Amino acid sequence: MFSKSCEYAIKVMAFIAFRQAKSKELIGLDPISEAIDSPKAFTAKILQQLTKAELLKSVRGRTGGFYLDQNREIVIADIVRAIDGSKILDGCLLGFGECQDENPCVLHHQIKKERSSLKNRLNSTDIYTIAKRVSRKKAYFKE
Amino acid sequence: MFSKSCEYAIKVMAFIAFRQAKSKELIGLDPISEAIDSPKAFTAKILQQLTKAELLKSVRGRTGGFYLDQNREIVIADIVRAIDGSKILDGCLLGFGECQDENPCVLHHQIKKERSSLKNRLNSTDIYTIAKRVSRKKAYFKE
DNA sequence: GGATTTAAGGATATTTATATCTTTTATATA
DNA sequence: TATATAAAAGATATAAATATCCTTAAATCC
Ligand code: FES
Ligand code: FES
Repeated sequence: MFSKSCEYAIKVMAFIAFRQAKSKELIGLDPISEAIDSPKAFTAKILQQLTKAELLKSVRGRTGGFYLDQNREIVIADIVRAIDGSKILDGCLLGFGECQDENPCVLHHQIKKERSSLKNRLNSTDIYTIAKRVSRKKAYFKE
Repeated sequence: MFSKSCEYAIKVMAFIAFRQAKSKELIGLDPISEAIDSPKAFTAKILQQLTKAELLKSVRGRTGGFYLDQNREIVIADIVRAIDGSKILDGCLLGFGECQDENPCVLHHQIKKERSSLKNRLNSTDIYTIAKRVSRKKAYFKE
């Protein structure tokens, strides 16, 4: 469903939210990719994308690293849109440009409701909620 | 969500079901790829896969073509499994091998219900139901 | 100021998905 | 039996996603 990049991105954001709940220190690439079990160089690129999309802040140099702007609420859908684009949430499942009720594809009517509730869920789940579940050992970053 | 191959496959199956409701004649590659607006050579490969997976029957030679075994009910999930594999329906969204309640990923709890109802829907929608919608001009194969 | 650390940026490599082309095999019909 | 037709099978080609590597820029520490 999501691209590999997007999978990593969701884990990255959830992990940083989780870590910042405990300590305000910046977090570097190494501990991040270690924690979510992702290839380091590739994860660096994703961190870059997230920073460019302003979902994440970064500081260069010796004591540098990544952190979240605590004031801002970030939901899963924000991350998905930043990495995979909006097509995955709003586009037609069978490749028609946009998913809409006029000129619907053969799957449209069948999965419309289910898709919409999935989308709503991604739009309403923020990363701090997820971070709390991790703290309570109800969710994990790697197998 | 689905691969391009899978998108075409769903359309192929729905189209053949639709055509067979009107006439029992075999249908060839050309009218199929024309109807669903897909690249011909690539569509041939998908038809091959569907035939190997026994979702579709084929006849070679002069009056050859493709047809469906009318006795058998085929649901969208069958097609998805044949082309994209079961990972897309049963695997973890964030790349854990399997989606299950022990050792859940950070998205698991959030989207479990929504995903499950989507899966149920794909498991219960058969291609003849879709074909009927097409007949009533409530769904289309191409934009 | 020079050395060290860390993210950003750019270039490249590898793998997978998408797509096409050519040859072979099966079937019907003239 | 020869010919035409259509799917199967195999070989390539192209594009996109995934992944790594190397250099540059910013910040800290000595
Ligand atoms: S038009 Fe295809 S999913 Fe809505
Ligand atoms: S374990 Fe990841 S979606 Fe269920």
